[in-house]
Amino acid sequence: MDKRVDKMWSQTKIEQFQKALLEWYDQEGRDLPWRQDHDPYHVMVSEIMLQQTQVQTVIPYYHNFIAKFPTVAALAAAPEAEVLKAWEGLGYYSRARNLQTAAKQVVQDYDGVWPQTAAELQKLQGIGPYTAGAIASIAFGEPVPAVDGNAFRVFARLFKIDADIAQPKSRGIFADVIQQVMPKDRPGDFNQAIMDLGSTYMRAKDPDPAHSPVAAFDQSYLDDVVLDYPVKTKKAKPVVKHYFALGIHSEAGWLFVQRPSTGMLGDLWMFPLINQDDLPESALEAEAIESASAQFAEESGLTLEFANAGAPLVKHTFTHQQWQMTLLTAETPTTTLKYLPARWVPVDQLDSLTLPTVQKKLLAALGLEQK
DNA sequence: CAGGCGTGGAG
DNA sequence: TCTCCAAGCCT
Repeated sequence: MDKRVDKMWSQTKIEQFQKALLEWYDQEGRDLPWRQDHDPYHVMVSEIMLQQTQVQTVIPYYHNFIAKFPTVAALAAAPEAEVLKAWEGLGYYSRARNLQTAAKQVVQDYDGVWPQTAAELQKLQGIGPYTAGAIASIAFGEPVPAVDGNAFRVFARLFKIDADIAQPKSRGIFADVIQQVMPKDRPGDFNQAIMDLGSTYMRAKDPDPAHSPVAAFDQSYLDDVVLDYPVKTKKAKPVVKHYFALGIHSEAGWLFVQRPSTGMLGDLWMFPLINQDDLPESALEAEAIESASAQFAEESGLTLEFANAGAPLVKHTFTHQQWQMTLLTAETPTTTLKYLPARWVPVDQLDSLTLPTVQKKLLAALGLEQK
């Protein structure tokens, strides 16, 4: 029985809440790079970067990205490889490709004139209900909620809403409440104030509700049950996968292959990987690996060795998977590429490719980290 | 709808 | 070392 909110505030209380929140925001709101103006392009880039990513991580990426792609037209016209390079290390790489697709949509489908409502903005690739609400309210003043993790947490506590925020159907409950309490004349500031509140006094860990500017409106605080909210079911643990990672070297450099556009680390470059869990039980020795590696270079018969005279296990944990990789190396006399997309890359040009963090760990295990 | 999709920081 | 994240979206 996920009940709706049983005690909505009076109009008077709503106005008092708005006043307390916005006066605090005007005084104490964070001065962030993307708050210099309300340019929809700036708002879009920052909001996409901020998805599942902390503010302090985003700031340097944002500066670099805007410097490199100053306008929506510049982003639309850029080579995809440059966009991915600007995203390197930020994670969730489909965001970068979707962001460029959205830029192309604005330029081509809308002739460079931004759609100005959340409903229209949500048609852009990579822009869902939250981001559409954020852009529409901040850049265009549309009175629509922007329901992100902060808004879920803040309003779950304010109203003691016990709907599970991990379930998509809960979004509407929160959106309805927010719609009722947001001021129609400052929707963008209101949504941003909620985010600031959710990252300070009403943060997930170690909150300080007593000193919140809206403490008097916080029912979870008044009832001393703050940490019971929001209600959120837990995610599954990462599945462990075992790989052989092949460091194949020639006079032309190291062999890299580009990952498929769909799925994990799409379009990024890595050493060839062989899924150890797929190999027959009897084939865990170098012979099996060698035969599998032949698909990546013209010449088979490579002699693979455990890197660094051992069996280094490189570990990397993603949201849903943990990779445990045994790093093997081989020297080959040929520089022919049998299957594309693949490239030989000299050590001094490693930074010309977009490499995921897991690949950087493999390079580090070979003593080849850059910078 | 449930599951896939990265990373670095904090406790 | 381990857990849980932090301004979600796509299929």
